[in-house]
Amino acid sequence: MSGDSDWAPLGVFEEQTLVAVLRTRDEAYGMHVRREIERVTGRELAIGAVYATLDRLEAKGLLQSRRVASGGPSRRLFQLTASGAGALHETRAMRERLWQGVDLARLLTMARG
Amino acid sequence: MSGDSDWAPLGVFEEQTLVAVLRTRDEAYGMHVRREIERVTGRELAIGAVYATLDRLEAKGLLQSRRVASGGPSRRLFQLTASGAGALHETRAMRERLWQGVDLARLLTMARG
DNA sequence: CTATCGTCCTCTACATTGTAGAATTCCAGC
DNA sequence: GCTGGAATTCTACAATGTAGAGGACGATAG
Repeated sequence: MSGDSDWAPLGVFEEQTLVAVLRTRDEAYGMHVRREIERVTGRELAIGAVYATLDRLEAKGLLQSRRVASGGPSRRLFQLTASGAGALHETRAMRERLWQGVDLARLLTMARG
Repeated sequence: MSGDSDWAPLGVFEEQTLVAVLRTRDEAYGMHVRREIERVTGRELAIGAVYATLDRLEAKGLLQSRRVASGGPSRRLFQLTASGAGALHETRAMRERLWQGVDLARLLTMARG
């Protein structure tokens, strides 16, 4: 069965969170990740939602965190692990298969009723 | 805030289901939708999972169903509503924003550890 | 030195989605 | 009328999504 690992597919919010971490790089701590997700999705977000997800992702080994001081309460900086990057990549690949061959123009037309 | 509607984002499985319906068109009844999702995602799927989702999507008005006979128990054929097509389209648009500017080559590199 | 302010994180609780599988209904043909 | 395959319905539970109150930390004004 080749390199076919047994993914639990990432949830939508998990994917958004992982990408936000990837994007913000050295600034990937809770509050900042939240702002980034809000920016991209255009909707407000409770801070608890972000940390809950960040924690779950870390528990699964897709993220890793360390504490750094910064004049104020210490920040918890996150970064992707190799597994995290792999999961993101797989998620993209699967979605590409999902949409392959779908007629987007038709979709648009249908959306107009 | 322009035409910014307040739709709840589609879940991963909801999206897969909607696309499977879109794809299978006139053959979009439960068992067949299931096969289509299995084909695309490469993993097996309990039939109950499919119907539960199909029902929820119909309840939200993203799908619509009608019964048709077919030599055996009648089939429940699904099709996208305009809202359903719109939700799919929005989902794609948001994901595009999400990933815009992300360096995929770097992601791949990270995935290799 | 202590009150208070802004920043950031922790915790708890609950709603929505995701997932499974047993039970049931329906025709067809024997 | 029984049996078998195809299809759906029902019930239950796990995982993810979401919210917000509360607590810890350091800076600094008084």
